[in-house]
Amino acid sequence: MIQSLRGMNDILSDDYERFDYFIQTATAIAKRYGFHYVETPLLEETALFKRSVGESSDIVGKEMYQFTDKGDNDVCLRPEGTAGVVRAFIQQKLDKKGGIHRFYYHGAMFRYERPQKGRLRQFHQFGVESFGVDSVYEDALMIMMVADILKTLGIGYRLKLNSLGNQNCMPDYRVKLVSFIESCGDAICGDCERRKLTNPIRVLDCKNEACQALYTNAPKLINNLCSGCHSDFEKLKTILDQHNIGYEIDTHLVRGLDYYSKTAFEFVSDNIGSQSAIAGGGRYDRLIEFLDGKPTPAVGFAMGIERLLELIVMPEPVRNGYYFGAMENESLPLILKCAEKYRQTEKSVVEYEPKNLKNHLKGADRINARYCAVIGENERNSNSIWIKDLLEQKETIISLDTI
RNA sequence: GUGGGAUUAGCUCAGUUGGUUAGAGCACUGGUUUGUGGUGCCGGGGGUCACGGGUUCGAGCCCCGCAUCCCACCCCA
Repeated sequence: MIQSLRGMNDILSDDYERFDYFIQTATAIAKRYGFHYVETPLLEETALFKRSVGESSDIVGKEMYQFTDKGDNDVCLRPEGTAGVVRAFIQQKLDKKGGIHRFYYHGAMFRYERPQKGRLRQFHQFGVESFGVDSVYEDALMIMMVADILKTLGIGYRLKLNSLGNQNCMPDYRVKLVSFIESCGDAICGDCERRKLTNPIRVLDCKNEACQALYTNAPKLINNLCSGCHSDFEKLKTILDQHNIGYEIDTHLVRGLDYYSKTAFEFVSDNIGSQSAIAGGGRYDRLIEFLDGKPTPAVGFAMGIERLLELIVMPEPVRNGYYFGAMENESLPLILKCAEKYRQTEKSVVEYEPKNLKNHLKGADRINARYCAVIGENERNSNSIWIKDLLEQKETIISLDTI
């Protein structure tokens, strides 16, 4: 038997019901917030991700599906959505056009990782990107939109918030932090040695107890923000307070992608195991110029759909549509004619095997049909069809001439 | 990429120190003698015990390999 590749799943039946319900819900909300759909290719030039996500990240360093195509191009299956949307934004010259551009998207992403619950090699994200808005109100809008989607789906969460600073304060802090780490000498673990070079802020999050003891007095980025970053962060907290959105400040929160600055946030669930981040995002004001566009402020987020699926509280299923059945072979042509007519406006399913009434009712019930329509000998003789409303438990017999 | 656990019917799981034709519940399917479901009763189909080797008179059970899932690490949505 040929099976799907490791970490790549089929989505069908109940899972697809949930998947589709999520997309419909999130799409409706994104539209209400004034966002427009954008579809970008699954395959992009490798350089796009190296320059946006960043070579120091694990995503680019070891998790990309990278290969050379038949035209000798170095290409990658997209590991995340933002880079492609930004490329499209620049390629369509929207950066030069100016103004505000708000997009949402959803689709498959690919990362070559060791799979576990909530972590797949092909997974799906729903995300939004906003271009051209410098105001921290837009950062708040992103967070409110995620909260809105999660609330609508009945999903509980905790919101973690941090500020990563910008080019004015981050580099200074980084120097400060690295010199602090160096002051710890050889006492730090091997992972931290590596992090010191690639992403120093991550050392603060080390699971090693000995490291944690050393870092209690480490400088915190949140205390080293420049005045602009500081006041924006304070303003963001005030806006969230005013809208009754709870949050916790997590000074260790770092986004895994290099392009983020200032606002960083992550929504986590405590009910789905260790892969607990269900949505993450933040501001990335420098990314457009990194990709040769005209400098444009931007902010966005992405949600991991598979991680949300089991948390979604689905609405009660409602009976709908018609089930058609014949009680003997002679009635089958009549039932097929009826179904053809009803199908123009109603969901209609036909059972081809003649059965007694009891089994047809069972069949209609099983597919959750609202109406069970049957033709037997009696109906055939009187040119009519028997229809039972399975919800109201009312029966009617109507003439075939009237349908 | 590193370490650990699991894998028996469509699903959730039993299966004794290695011993005849591998079981249950749910699901599916049929019947229930005059045409009424979701909730009665009776029956039926369905398993290369993940896969490949090995040990043994004999393997679902022991050993090795491999695949997938799960857990921790790394990292992330």
